[in-house]
Amino acid sequence: MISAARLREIAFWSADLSEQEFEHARRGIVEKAYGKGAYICHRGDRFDSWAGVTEGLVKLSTVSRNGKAVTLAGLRAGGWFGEGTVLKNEVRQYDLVALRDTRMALMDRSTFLWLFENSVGFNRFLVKQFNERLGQFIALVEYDRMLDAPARLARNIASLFNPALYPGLGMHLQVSQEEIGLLSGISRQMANKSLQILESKGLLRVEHNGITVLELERLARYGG
DNA sequence: GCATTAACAGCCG
DNA sequence: CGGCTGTTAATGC
Repeated sequence: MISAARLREIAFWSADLSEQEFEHARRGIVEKAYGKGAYICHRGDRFDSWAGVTEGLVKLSTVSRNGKAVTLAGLRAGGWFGEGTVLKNEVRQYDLVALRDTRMALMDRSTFLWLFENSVGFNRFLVKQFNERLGQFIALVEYDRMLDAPARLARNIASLFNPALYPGLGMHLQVSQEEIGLLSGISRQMANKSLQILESKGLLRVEHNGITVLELERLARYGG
């Protein structure tokens, strides 16, 4: 169980809960730390929690039939995921990797289901979340073949700044070029070049161990 | 050829 | 000093 203040801090959706719902959520959540490079879960594992990243950076990836690693999504602090798997009571369809030292908030399945059954606010949040993710995965379809490295990088970064998934977090993100490369499925060197290209177009600003997005809309559409 | 890995100097915190 | 960045050279598909 975590404190009320902590829940407010790590879960933007908690603002939409009633007092009773909030209390229920609080009692069903624990926080856990993962070291850099650690697997939070493997594909095929049972991982019966709905999860939020409270600190760090997480990669959701899987391996295609021909053995190629594919990143499905990157998640930064503030992001929540796994609602589909928990609702369906399935094993995970992908690997979860901590790209740096990371902390996760884990909500147990029964608490999640209780909120799903009882909270209108929580369901509004879930629908919005499903909607945004659907958009992300539709973009993934064209992503693989049709886009070059800078465009893939641009879309990956844009998804980390999705205002529905990460409300109120601002336009700056502390992230290394290597981490962005890992999320985008390209090398650090390519990430470096791609970032410079995007910066030259005025879409973002490259900083030491970080980026600031200047034109989110254009970034999300870059190359498409 | 193009992207990836390797290697390294310079810079930043 | 340790980690990140920007570049070049070698290597691989």
